[in-house]
Amino acid sequence: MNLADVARRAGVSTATVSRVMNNIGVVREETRLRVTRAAEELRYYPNFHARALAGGDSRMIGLIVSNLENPFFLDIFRSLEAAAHDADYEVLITNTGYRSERLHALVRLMIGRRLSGLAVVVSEMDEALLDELAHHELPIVVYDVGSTRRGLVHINVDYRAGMQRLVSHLVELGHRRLAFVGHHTTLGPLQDRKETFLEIVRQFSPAIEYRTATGADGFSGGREAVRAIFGEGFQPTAIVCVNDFMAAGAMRELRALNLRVPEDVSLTGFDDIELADIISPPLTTSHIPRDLIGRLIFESLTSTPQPREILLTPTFVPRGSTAAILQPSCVSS
Amino acid sequence: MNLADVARRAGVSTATVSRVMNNIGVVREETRLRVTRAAEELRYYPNFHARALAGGDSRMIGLIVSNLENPFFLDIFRSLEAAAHDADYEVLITNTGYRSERLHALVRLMIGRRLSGLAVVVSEMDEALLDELAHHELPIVVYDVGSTRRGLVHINVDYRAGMQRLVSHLVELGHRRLAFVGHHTTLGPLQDRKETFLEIVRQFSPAIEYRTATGADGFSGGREAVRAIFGEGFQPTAIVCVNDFMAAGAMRELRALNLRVPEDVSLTGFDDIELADIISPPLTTSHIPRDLIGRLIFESLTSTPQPREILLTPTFVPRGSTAAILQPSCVSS
DNA sequence: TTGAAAGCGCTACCAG
DNA sequence: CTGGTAGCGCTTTCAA
Repeated sequence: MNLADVARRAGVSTATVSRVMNNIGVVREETRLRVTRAAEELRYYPNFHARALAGGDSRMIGLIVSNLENPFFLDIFRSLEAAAHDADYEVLITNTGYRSERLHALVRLMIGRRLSGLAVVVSEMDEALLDELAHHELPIVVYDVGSTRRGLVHINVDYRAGMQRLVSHLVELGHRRLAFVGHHTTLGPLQDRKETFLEIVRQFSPAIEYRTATGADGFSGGREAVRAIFGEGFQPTAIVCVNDFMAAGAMRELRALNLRVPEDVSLTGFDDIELADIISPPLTTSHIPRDLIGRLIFESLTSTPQPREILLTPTFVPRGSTAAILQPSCVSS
Repeated sequence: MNLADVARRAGVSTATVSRVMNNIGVVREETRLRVTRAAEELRYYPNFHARALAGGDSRMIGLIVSNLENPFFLDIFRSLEAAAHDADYEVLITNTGYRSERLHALVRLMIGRRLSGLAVVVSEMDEALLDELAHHELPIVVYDVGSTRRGLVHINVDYRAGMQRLVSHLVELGHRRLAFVGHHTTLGPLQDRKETFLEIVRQFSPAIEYRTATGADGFSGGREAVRAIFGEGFQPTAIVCVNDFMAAGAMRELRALNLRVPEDVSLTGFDDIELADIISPPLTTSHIPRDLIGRLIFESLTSTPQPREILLTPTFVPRGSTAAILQPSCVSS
């Protein structure tokens, strides 16, 4: 069931069928009708591979993310997809699960597909792969990746600023025993959040005590990290989480430990995903503009020339999960 | 940068390069080495489209879902992907957003890709499309779709049973004023949940009062539906939600209305997504085995012959969001 | 063990 | 306005 079959049935050439199928060039109305009818009768579906092979442009944009379950990535996908559809592109989304070998395989697969553009929004990028990407003619944009490369568009977020705001918020509320809940992933700018936390907190040392713990990106990772912190006897009055997704798990575990948020422990996240405002209490966090990111990705991929590097600033979003520390004097009195 | 380039550089024919790239046939070790080296030096990436065109099988499975944001669908994807990867398949996931025209476009796109199999896990399927799907040689499995078709594998869940369990649970707890929060989507078996709710509740009529409301699948849809119910002056003591995702939003709105769960209002969901046990209080729900579904999809798509229709039964999962009704006498005394 | 060449289904260009 | 046809890059016989 191919172009030739349709052509034969309609009594025209394959060239004409191609014109009709693509709404390209001029075709007499009657001929067009005959062709469309033949195509329908034969239940003809154009072969995408042949089309891409012959034509060149696949009008597809690839998106590689670390963790589809984390709504943060999904939000970027949605925004990118919306922009893409408006311009008659499709977007192909894939997921590495933070596994480096998957990332390599997916990059290979994506490039093999001859896409119109590729967006890599992952935390596990390594320098070698970055070099390799930079060597391609295919337009590529990377999010949240350390060192810049010519030929690549970089979109980054100023995590330091966001983190700083969050931690000073807690310090101002009187918190002196803090904990940080991070990713297992130790690569790339995700570490920025942790390192910024450590930097600030150490400035106040030894007035401020702190601990860190890690878990997989997800609810259960957040829970485990919190369990680890309290399991070792440390009793923070505030916990800073690397993102909202893990913070939701952390909050759940605090409840399991019979600790109230924010009365006993304050909690912060990062990203400002929709869930942050659904859980109870709603999460104090730092907003990253995913909508904007998705749109910027699309623009960078399709229009040229583009800026080499884009830096976005997160916004502080105070909600109910943080509160001033209850002075021991108040409690014991 | 293609096969011919590599062949030239390695001083062999394209046929040999092809053999090396696919680990197929016999090639002298020395030749193989020369070819792989040439491919690396040239940063050669095989063109997927050409390969699919020439070879036939793309070793790709397509998955079309209604709403990627709903973790229910994502869980199926993960499970399907795991099974697929084990057998060296990739899975292509796409999202309709409950829009029927997107579904049609995506089916077209998927079939045009000459996939090895297609899974359609949507609620907005219509009979015409179902007929069309049934006419393809491509293996297809559909989830949660009403009338069966020969040539298609159907995977269904006994929603009636799940719903019945949930509602009788509430009735046994003494609830007599119930509300149902459903989808905008009125198509297909999602209605099963609502209709089953209505059936049961009407059996008790007029002892039991009820109302229904709808919203989009998501947190905000759940919130709006709850707002609508109370906005009209109806004061249910229990709310049954079509799924957990919306139930999480519903719970959030109840809190905004200063109603406690479960003390003032009991709440149930459906699906048993991970989030159901993260929100506070954790959600009483009905478990649908997504892991099993993903695996069944893969098996149905790749092995043959398969059963025509598979029916799964959900499991009742009682948690903290439901409780016995507080008798007015108790409250006022 | 390797090479030559015939497609796979479609687009795009050049004629008519 | 329509047809003929040369590729696109790869796999796969069939010979050598």
